[in-house]
Amino acid sequence: MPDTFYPVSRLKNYIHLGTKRSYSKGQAVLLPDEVLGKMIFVLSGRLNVSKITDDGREKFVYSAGQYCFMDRLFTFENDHMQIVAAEDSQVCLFSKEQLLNVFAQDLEIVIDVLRHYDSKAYYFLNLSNEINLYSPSVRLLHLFYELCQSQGKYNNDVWEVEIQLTNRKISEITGLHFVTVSKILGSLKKENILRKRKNKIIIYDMEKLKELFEEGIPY
DNA sequence: TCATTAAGCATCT
DNA sequence: AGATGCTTAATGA
Repeated sequence: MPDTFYPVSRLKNYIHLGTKRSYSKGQAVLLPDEVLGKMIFVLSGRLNVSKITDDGREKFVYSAGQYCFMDRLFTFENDHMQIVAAEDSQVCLFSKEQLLNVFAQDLEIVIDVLRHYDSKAYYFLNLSNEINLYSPSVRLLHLFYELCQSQGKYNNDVWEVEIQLTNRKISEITGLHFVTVSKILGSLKKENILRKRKNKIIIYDMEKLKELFEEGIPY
């Protein structure tokens, strides 16, 4: 899941060394091409990181929950990244100097920061692999499969994954259109393979789900 | 295969 | 009542 990645909770002990800011839902934390020169650390709430494409469309990249950080210390040319508060959120900004100060007090944080970067890099490496290997609709099935593997619970003959996931979110992650996501979910429901509820995903037929990886899915 | 658009329904706040 | 989310259908690339 492109969500928070490895949370650097240790950093919360040093927020007095940074600058606290609050954002209300919908407010922009970082405008496209804005030069901030600071690291953004999420204390509470949730921020959405997205990229603005050349033709002006917004492409979701990942969402940042508690203790996630977004590095805006360095700027890349035309990276067109945008960060918007998905909920009322509190963040803490650290400049390079402030960050060095934190590191000087607690070297373990450097390791946590590395781990955070590692999990981010690992996710996007896998994502590019997925995109090369599978079609969008198969990626959708894969997402459900992976979710089940990583956090599914087996009871009463079915697998249950407790997660709040809207169709729109799924479409952002997989790159499918949200209408297409809806249609695939509809056909999966009809085939009694999988069903998505508000707070959880129930998988009735794991074998069939796996089978569909190879064949693709008609909908 | 998948995206786009539009329209209608359901549910939540 | 308005916002948000889901579904279906038509059409086009």
